[in-house]
Amino acid sequence: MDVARSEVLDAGTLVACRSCQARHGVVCGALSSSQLRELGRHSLRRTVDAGSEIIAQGAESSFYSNIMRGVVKLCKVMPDGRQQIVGLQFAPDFVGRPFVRESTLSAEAATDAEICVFPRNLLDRMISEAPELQRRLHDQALKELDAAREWMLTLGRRTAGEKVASLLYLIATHAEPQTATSTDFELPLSRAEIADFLGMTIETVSRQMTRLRKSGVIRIENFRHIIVPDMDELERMISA
Amino acid sequence: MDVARSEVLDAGTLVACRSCQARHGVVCGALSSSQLRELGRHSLRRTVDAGSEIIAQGAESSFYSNIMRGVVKLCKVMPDGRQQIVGLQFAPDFVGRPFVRESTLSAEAATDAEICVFPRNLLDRMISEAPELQRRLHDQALKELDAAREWMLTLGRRTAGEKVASLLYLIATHAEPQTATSTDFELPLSRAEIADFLGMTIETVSRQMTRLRKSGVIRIENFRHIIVPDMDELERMISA
DNA sequence: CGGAAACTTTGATCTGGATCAAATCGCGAT
DNA sequence: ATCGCGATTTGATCCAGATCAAAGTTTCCG
Repeated sequence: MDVARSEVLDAGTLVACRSCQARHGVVCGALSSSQLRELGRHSLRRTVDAGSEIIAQGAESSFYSNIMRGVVKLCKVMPDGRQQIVGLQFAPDFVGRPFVRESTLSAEAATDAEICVFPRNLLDRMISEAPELQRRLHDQALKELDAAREWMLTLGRRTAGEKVASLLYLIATHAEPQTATSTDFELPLSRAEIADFLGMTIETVSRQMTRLRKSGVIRIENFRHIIVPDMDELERMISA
Repeated sequence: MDVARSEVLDAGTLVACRSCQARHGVVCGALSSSQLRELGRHSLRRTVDAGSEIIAQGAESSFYSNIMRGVVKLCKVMPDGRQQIVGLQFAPDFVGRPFVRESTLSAEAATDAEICVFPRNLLDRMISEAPELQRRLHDQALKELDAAREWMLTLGRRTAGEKVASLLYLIATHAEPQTATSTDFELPLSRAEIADFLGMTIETVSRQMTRLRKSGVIRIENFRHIIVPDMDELERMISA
């Protein structure tokens, strides 16, 4: 294949991809330039407001997405309304469930977000054609599995205080703007969402947050902005 | 390749594989006959007693296994001894963590079991050579991920009674000898293990089991043998 | 067969986190 | 500015499940 020529031909469609945060992410990083071009032609950038649903639980979904910006929460709800967040995904993660059309969970933007949406059929075909893509998706699935199991430990065996510290630690670790000295970040989740992640109530979440604040492990500005003067100290609150 | 000839050559090594419960499982079902022969040559059947460890948490593991018979539990323990079972695997599941040598959890035989052990290096090579194998392992990983998330909901949001019912339902559903009429099975887990799976204490597990027994949803014979006269009734106890 | 250890059940009490109930804060709209 | 509403914090009380403490059961070994 003539690389220079395809560069020229691609110029129109590739502009968006070239500067894309997910260009070297799980999906796009595994594609040949012609595959990338094809996917680019059929994909669509979409901004989603915080709180709006990307995939509904129980629905058939005909598309996958890449997260370009923002945080997406994966939720399960029971018929009586009890709900549990079962995963958080950050840019440039892939969102979707290969091999199964019906979603067993809902995906919802936790913050204002930007996603790149592309058709399920097309990616499914590419998965079967590109072993490297399969491998990367397999790898992401295994990482999500590790994370899910870590959260099973947190949900089953940690105290309320440890749970909150674990979540703050997780977010501090994944949040995008890693400043050098003291870690500080914008919480992508409301107190209610934190409660739904940790299997507790908003009141308990709030009490544990003020406990951490009063003990000097964190500072809180405007509810959502968290400052962690010493990450080791926060890590110690998890006790594992 | 001459099929007839390879059959003859294989006769010695393939005997074990030919009658194997996992012959069409995740791993072996995806292999060509020559790959199967090679894997067979380097694999080893091993019986493991209930309670003995297959992989230690934090250890480097140089092998994978297939479960031939029995139940394997995946555990995480915290430095202070609290522990959580994060997965149960049944024959003919694959056990191991592709792409990462160090195990973040331990795998232990819950019942007396039989496993087929083979070298990591060899399977890793086959994974990169056989897209179908990658696909099947990817698929198993996604199923385990679905299961882990279902358990996150159980751990975070269900009551003690619902948790026990959920576990009995899971085991009844996966246990091998599915009789036609009333479902009955041998519990692969002790009360202590059930407690470690559900994030509760043995006393609470015991009380919930007797509650289910007294309400007629289950019958218990000899602690470990469970009879479920009506699975729908059990399912209703889960309330989702 | 006896007896001890391990497992399970049952009972009594305690407590961490839930629930119920107000304040308080921040923010957008009038 | 100030009103009003949703989000958060704080306080008071309650309760599901933990903890503490004994009994049974079963198994298995001498």
